[in-house]
Amino acid sequence: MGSRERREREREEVRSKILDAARDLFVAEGYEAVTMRRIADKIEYSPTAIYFHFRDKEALLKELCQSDFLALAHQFVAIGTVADPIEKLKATGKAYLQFGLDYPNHYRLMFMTPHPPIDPDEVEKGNPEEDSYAFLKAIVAQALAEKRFRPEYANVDLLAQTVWAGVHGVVSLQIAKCNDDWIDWRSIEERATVMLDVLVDGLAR
Amino acid sequence: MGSRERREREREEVRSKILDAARDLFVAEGYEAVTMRRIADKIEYSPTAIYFHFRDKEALLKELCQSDFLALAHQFVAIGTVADPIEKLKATGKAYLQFGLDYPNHYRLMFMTPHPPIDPDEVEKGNPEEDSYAFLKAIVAQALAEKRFRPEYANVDLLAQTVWAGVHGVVSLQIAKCNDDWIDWRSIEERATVMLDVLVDGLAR
DNA sequence: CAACTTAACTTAACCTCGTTAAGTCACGGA
DNA sequence: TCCGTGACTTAACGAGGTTAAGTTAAGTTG
Repeated sequence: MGSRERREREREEVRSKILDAARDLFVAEGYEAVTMRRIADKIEYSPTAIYFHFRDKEALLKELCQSDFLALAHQFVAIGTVADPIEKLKATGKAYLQFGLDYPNHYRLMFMTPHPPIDPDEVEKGNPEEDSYAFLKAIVAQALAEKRFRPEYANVDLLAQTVWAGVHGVVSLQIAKCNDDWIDWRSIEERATVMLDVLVDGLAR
Repeated sequence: MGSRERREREREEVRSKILDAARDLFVAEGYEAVTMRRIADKIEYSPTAIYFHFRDKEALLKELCQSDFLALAHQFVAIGTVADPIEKLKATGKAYLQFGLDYPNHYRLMFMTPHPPIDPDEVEKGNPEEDSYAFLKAIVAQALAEKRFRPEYANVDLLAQTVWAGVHGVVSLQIAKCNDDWIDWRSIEERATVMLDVLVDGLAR
């Protein structure tokens, strides 16, 4: 008589209400500035209700991060059409940059904040973060197969990590330091373009 | 008759005791994990005594950060002997990397954490952070003067910011993500070397 | 020298926050 | 009808940043 299913559906509904509220607040103000009480207020439940659905504040964060990694991977999918691996690498970098600029608070939690190491149990194949990294690696592998990189750079991980670090450097400095007035920042677009051009073309032959 | 000076000296002594204790704890455990009460315990004062010397916890942090920027600038001084600007740029990058690896908790606060914009009043010329950035810019300017860079990259700030972002990307990913087991990290030395080689040589003609 | 002021604290407390303990209450099944 | 369980709520704890209200010792003034 479907009542069990209805209960489950209702439970799931509250759960995603919590997630949505938390996401909104985290995005707007950052993890530390948001309190469980305000998340609860926003959905008109008591603070303790959240604990019925999530173990603690960090569990909320982790769940959001995971879907953010998925969102990032989705942004990458649109790039699938670019054939040339070098151009594809640059386009991926641009998409990554855009993601960081669109969701700086997410980005901070995903890539700029140390987290306790994850339980190996929870890390399964196909998990969102690895998907994004695997996406990057696939492009690099393709470029390697087509002998587009200089022969001294033949390691997929090394190449992927270098490109990643370069773009991440631009994005994360922007997020952390965009208010430092005494540095004459060039525009973020220019910085990103130069980084990608120099790095990718420098790796290529 | 010197009693005023003695008082001032004593005051300064307590002040730096607080700073030293805070530094030790911050370095060992990170800003958020350290409480005012534990800093106070360590120097055998009451927690409120700290507030007589610093406005709040963040003021402590800010003061420490400022002397850390100075420390970073000091690390750079040792590089002054390298004559070739391209090599000097790489050596500066290596020193920056080393600083980040030696003091990851400092590094996080200095370069990975957004801070409220600083009062223009407090920003005076010769301030430590600008010194480090100015150091970098001076090398870039020297290389530019010697026409060592490709003609399309002629802006000092842009070049400095690109090199900075590259090394920062390597350092900060290391600090934030070194526990992510599913990424097959290449060694930090290798990643840093490739980044600097590709970036600096790529910018050079 | 005695009264007063002030600098440098301390003790007690406030308030916010994450989290938990102990109900409460409606609903579905025996 | 009564029971039990799932989905909450209210109350409270304990930690942490910070503040209010003393306290005390040194220095200053009449």
